[in-house]
Amino acid sequence: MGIAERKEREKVELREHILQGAMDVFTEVGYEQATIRKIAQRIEYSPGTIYLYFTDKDAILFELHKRAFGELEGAFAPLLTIDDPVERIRQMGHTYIRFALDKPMLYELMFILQAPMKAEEVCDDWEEGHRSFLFLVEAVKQAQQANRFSQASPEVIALSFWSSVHGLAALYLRDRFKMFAEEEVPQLIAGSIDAMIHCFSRGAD
Amino acid sequence: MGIAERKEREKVELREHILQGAMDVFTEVGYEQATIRKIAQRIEYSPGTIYLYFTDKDAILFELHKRAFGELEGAFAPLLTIDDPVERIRQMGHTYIRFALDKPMLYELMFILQAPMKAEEVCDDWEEGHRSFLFLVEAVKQAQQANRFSQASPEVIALSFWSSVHGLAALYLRDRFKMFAEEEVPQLIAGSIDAMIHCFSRGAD
Amino acid sequence: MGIAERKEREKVELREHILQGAMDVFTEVGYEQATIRKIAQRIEYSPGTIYLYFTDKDAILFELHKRAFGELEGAFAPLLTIDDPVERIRQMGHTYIRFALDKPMLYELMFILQAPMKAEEVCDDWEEGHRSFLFLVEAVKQAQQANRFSQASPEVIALSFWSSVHGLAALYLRDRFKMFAEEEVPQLIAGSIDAMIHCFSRGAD
Amino acid sequence: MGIAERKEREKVELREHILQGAMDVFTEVGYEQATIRKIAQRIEYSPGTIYLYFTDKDAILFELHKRAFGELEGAFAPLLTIDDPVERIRQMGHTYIRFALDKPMLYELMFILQAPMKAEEVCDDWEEGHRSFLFLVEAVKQAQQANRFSQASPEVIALSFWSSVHGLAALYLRDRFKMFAEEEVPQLIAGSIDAMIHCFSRGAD
DNA sequence: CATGAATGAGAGTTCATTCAT
DNA sequence: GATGAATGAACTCTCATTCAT
Repeated sequence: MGIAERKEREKVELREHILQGAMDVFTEVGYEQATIRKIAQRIEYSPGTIYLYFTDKDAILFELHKRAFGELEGAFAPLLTIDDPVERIRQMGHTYIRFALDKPMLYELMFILQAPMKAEEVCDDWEEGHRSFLFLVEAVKQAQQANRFSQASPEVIALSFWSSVHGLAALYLRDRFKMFAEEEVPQLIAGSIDAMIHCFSRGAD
Repeated sequence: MGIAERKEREKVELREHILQGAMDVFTEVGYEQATIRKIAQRIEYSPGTIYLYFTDKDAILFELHKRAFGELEGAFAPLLTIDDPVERIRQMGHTYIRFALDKPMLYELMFILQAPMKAEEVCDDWEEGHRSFLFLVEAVKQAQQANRFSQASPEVIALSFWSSVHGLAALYLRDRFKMFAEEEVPQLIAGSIDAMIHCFSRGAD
Repeated sequence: MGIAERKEREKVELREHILQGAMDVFTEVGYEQATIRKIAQRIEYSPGTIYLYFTDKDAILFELHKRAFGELEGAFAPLLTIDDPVERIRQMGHTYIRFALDKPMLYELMFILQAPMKAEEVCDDWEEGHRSFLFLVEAVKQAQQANRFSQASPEVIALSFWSSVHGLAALYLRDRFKMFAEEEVPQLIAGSIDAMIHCFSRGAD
Repeated sequence: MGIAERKEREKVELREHILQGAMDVFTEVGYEQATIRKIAQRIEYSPGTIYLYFTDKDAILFELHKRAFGELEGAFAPLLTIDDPVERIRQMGHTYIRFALDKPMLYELMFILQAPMKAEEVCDDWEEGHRSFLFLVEAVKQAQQANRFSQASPEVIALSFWSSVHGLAALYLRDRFKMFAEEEVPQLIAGSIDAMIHCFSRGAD
């Protein structure tokens, strides 16, 4: 059934196209100002068409949110080859920040915006977030086992580290770094991550 | 000029009244649902009147944002009596988080929402934020002088600490702590702050 | 306060204007097809303006529904001067039908459409309808007291009479009299009402 | 031509299938909410297919309307065995009402909704309605011949009776019996029908 | 100074219908 | 014959903002 296959493919492609368009619009005008109509206009389809692929605006949002985690995980994958567990965590921090700054709208969707957390799929358990967090906890445990890291609760350490890098990203994305010269910011952020690692990695306690 | 003075005073008072009403509405229904009309209704003036005192909705937002810093500074004031500089920083962290959780709307205005940062007054320099940050830097320097704290750049340490507590607050306020049991969250947050302090305060390096 | 009075008057007038426009649109395109936009267009105001005077579409509907009863009661008023109670009931029937045929949209609003019965004011008690019904019951009782009418339950008789004239009106308005030649219909309707009266008025039983 | 026959048969069957689905949807969600898509979904065909069998939504409506008369006539059939012509008419009234209350959607289609009367087939002559009416007229004539009924024009008597029972059904279905306690309504309706019969059947005049 | 009626633009969403395949 | 993706027009309703008074 060549025809059926092609149709199926086209359907998938249009879905992708919509998501891409939505992402573009989100990026350009922000979530608040992103409307179904703007998305439709951008991909040159009618607003109604979008509703053939997504039940509502939030469904698009949630799909993008889910994919964003895929991308982040993809960015984390190469770090698994780093042997030194402390260095691995350090690189996770830098990778995380780079992701946030390179793909700000994705990052907003994942960790800042309220809307995606209202999706039903996420109401009880936020699978994507949970998975990412456990990934970090695991890395911390390994560093602890290697006796290279603070022996405090690995969850607390992971939370400290995550909240710290998220804080850097969130403050930056929401324009709260005006007290720094713009050119210094990247170094300050990087320095801050390294300071954190340094802090947690000083021998056993 | 008694009359002119009285008029001036009345003008200031109405301005205050609008801000108070806006804050109330804002707190009750959240930023998305806060409309000029609701604010006007609450203070029993017409929508048009509000535009005599503020150029637009964002101007109100910005003003509230500024006030919010006053409140936070007020909450910080008692901490000045704490002699131990490390303990002082630790208490700053806890006070900051408590403020964020007790007055989430104010906190959003100060550190999360985009809108207030679009005000002209803030474009080049974000005075309020800067002042608060310097306050933290100062505390760090004192801890360093007392040889109780990491000797890394005080700006970097302050940034690490701030981003960390902001990260905790922001993740919590935007519902990203679904991976934790709700009753554990406060302890986790507190634990995370203390871990951070512990991390930076361990002797010279 | 001449100005305030004029403004008040203008407000009332626009409200009336909207209701008139709504009635026109209802009459022309029927309730289903009557939209806020069409009403707004007809009176040359913006759709939003209508919402300053009515909370929603149903509120307009309900207001018209209420007024329609006022009109019907006005049409009934002169009948009070008829001494003969049976003749009075007969005239009520004819007046009722005439009202239905002369002002079909009002009649639809009062007795056929579903929407107006969803208004909160009407959910428990449908005051207008109840009042009209009691008016008829009263007339029946007088005819019975004069020993001119069937001695069955006055409520049942009133219901029979009302349902009968409503049936005539409703079948006609919804185009169910195609089995009759159009020119005969008025006579048939009138004949039917008179037959009903004749039927109930034949002495005691 | 076995093939042609089979195709013809299949065509008829699908048509039936659509009508059945439409009736189901119609009954479940009501006229307002019944959409072509819902009908298509229910029978697991595409919306486009429906347009191969019916020119538009109203055509489906009209067809169902026609079928509904078949059902009503089926309900009337057993009454033919009743010998007493007056009792027969009385039972027709009760059967009619029962039909209206048991199958409100069918009843709406037959006697209340505007849409089905717009079909071309019905523009000049409404065959189904006409037939039913004549059936009633015939019954009246028999009652008159037996000297058991008012000798007024049988058409007028039939119209009175029909309009009366329709009025009861229509007022009830459109929620206009709020002035009665809900539990009394069935008795009131039944009483009203009997009163009507009583009224017309009292000897010659 | 203050009003508040009015607007225009736009929001998300739905639907009967069409038409290339 | 059947599909079903796509459309275009429409829906109700909301809001920040303006401006004649």
